Amino acid sequence: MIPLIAMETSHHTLASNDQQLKKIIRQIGVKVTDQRMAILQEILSGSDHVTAQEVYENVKHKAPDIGFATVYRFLRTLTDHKILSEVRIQGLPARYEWANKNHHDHITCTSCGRISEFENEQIEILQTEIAASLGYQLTNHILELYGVCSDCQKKSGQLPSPHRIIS
Amino acid sequence: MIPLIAMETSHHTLASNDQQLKKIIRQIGVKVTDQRMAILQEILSGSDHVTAQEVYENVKHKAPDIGFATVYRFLRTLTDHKILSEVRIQGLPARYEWANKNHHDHITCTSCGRISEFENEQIEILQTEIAASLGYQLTNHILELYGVCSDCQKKSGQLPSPHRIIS
DNA sequence: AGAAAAATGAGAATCATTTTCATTATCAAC
DNA sequence: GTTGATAATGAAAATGATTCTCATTTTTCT
Repeated sequence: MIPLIAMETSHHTLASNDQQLKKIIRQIGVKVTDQRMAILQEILSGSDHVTAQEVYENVKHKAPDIGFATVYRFLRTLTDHKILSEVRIQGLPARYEWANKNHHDHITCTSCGRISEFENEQIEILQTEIAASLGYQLTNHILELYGVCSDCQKKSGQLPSPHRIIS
Repeated sequence: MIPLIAMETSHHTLASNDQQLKKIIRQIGVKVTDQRMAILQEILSGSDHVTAQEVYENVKHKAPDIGFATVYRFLRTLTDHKILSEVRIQGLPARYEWANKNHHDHITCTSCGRISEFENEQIEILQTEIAASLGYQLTNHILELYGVCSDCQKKSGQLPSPHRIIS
């Protein structure tokens, strides 16, 4: 579980957790609905780097009547308000993660699809310098590395990769 | 015009240019067709970083009967054979460029859409080191910077941006 | 020229995402 | 607590990029 914003009480009951989520929703100036609560709850407790479809399917277990339009809509709202950030890898569906983590980038295993995160200040500095040298004021960047993770390196020579990132 | 592969003759006539293109097509083991010639010609002489739609529209002027399936198909074939490489920026349509250029990355102006290229060996080295430290063997990467170009910085304070990269 | 194999184009299919719009839920004011 | 203006929802249609299907046409080899 990812600490979303600093907890106000030292004991996190389910109720206080709900209050947290409501606070986020109100913060962005929209109404609190069961669907929005469910979506936030899912992203909070589920795994990181989920797609809209994954959120939709997971939430549907708890609230079968939710529509995917609602999920897409709210994920968009959350990214617009910097609560979440979108990670777009190649032409694949967008994945979402909490935006209030430290800045970091991703490395994806081209064999098993596993995603690891890393931070590197040196690279950040270089990027700003490069942008400046071309006359640009840097506002954002995407750095996605692709490689073969240690597990898959060991497995190499066995069956062909089950997943291909780049079709 | 981008030098595609080293010219064999010192004077590039239209005919020898055609021969060049044919050679590329045959190299990848497919038949030479008017459509494929037109597509290659267009990419060779047109601007860099084109989308499949742009290639399709431009080629259609010369060869009105071409279908977009053919364009997409051949662009895919060319990227599969490393003649072209695909640049995917956010969720936008893929753009294509010659793969035999030196490796480089892109910086996109979020205001006017202008794309500049750069190379930085330091960043390449850091990427490999980071990947290794996480147990990955690096095979590929995407580095896309976003910022405001010098022209648009000057223009700031005027009209709102005509283009938005991220809708 | 003739035949086998590959390539084409039109349109349908797909996939992720967004929009539309009629119905339903929320919340601030009574 | 009821009410009502307003926003949110879900179903389905729309969109945009890309891929696939398949009947017809080209290419290339002989």
